[in-house]
Amino acid sequence: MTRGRPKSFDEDQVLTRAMNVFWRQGYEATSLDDLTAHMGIPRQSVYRSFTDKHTLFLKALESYDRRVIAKVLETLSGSGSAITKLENLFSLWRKAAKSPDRLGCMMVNTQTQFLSDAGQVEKLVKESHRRFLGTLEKTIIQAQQEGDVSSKINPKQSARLIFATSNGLMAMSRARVSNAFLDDVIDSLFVHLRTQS
Amino acid sequence: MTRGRPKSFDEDQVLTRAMNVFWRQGYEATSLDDLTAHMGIPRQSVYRSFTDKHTLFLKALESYDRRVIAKVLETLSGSGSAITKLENLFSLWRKAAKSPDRLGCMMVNTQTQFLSDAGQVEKLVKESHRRFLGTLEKTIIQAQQEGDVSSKINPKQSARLIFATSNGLMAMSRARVSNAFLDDVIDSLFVHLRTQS
DNA sequence: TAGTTTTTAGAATATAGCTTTTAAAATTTA
DNA sequence: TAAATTTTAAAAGCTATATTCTAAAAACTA
Repeated sequence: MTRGRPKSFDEDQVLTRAMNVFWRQGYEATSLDDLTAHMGIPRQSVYRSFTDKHTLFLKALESYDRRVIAKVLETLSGSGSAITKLENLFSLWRKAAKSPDRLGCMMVNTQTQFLSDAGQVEKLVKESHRRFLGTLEKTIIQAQQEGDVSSKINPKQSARLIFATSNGLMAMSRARVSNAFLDDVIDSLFVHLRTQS
Repeated sequence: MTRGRPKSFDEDQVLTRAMNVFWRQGYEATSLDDLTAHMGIPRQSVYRSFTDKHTLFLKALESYDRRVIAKVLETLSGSGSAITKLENLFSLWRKAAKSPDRLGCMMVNTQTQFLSDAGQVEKLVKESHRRFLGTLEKTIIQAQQEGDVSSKINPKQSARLIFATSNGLMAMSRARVSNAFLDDVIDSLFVHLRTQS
């Protein structure tokens, strides 16, 4: 069976580039010219590989979940004390929020954007929430078992607070508030976990 | 001096309507047809009264700050104990987040949107932050003086945590998470203020 | 090398969007 | 009523955008 000329680009690599443009500008504000320019491939290749703009966005968001968020969640996996892993997660958020680009979080940005066909996007967002909250809750329970977090804390509720606050942190980062602000918020999350309620 | 035909609509009223469309859909996803339809005035009147789409958005955001956010901040003014006023604020956030529309907060939505000419918008957003955080901090200090909040809490830091978390709450509301989730987050803010750290 | 398939490049299409123009209608003041 | 001015309504202009088409170039398999 003949195969013909192979494509000259790595599909995952150009998808990552598309992800970065959408992350920065959002869906509507990103044109196909923006995309082809940053992806470095001809217009026709975009359509052949990713069907259309909407599908490309969906795949880019998937890629964000699979790459960026998964990497964040890795801080909570593996061995080590749970409280240390949580502190690593907070440090990572701190660094991300204070990075010069101030892109925030693509998932948070997407949540606050209007998408006329929101069905698949909403499903993906909720799935990402579910995974993050579940992992967070499990780690808090582990930290309680290890005696580093008060057993009086409700793990699910605490996970929800921490997650919602991280969402706000990313929204504030995008608004280019001071680093001191972002530090204070993260510091408060540390205190929350360390405090007996 | 002759005056000519007067305009047949109330400028503040149609601006409020424009605000609601932008609030729901964001800047880019809102067309001038959307705007004229919801404002109920002809296209030409939009341009005569509000210059262009970008200026209209800016005035709509101003209107949001002046009407919606100011109303929220009113809960922290007037007489009454500070802790009660804070609880009223939280209740208001709880209700807003759980309202069926799930519009979130227009200011938060705007923060996470890309606006090529972001200068004036960013200025307005930051001014709104400044006012909210200042009021929040003053109220926390008052609550400390009244013995309802531990003096060990840093008022500025606490205001920042509460504000960032409310931003996250609105982002999550927009993502249509469960009411239980939103309740848990607000409950945690109550606990935060009531807890000795 | 020949044949085949795919990629590429650029033009073409069609639509949607923001803004401006034009002329008629409305309503004020004198 | 007459003059002046503003509003309205519809059309036109122009740009930007998403998508498709066409033909040539590239690179694979046999």
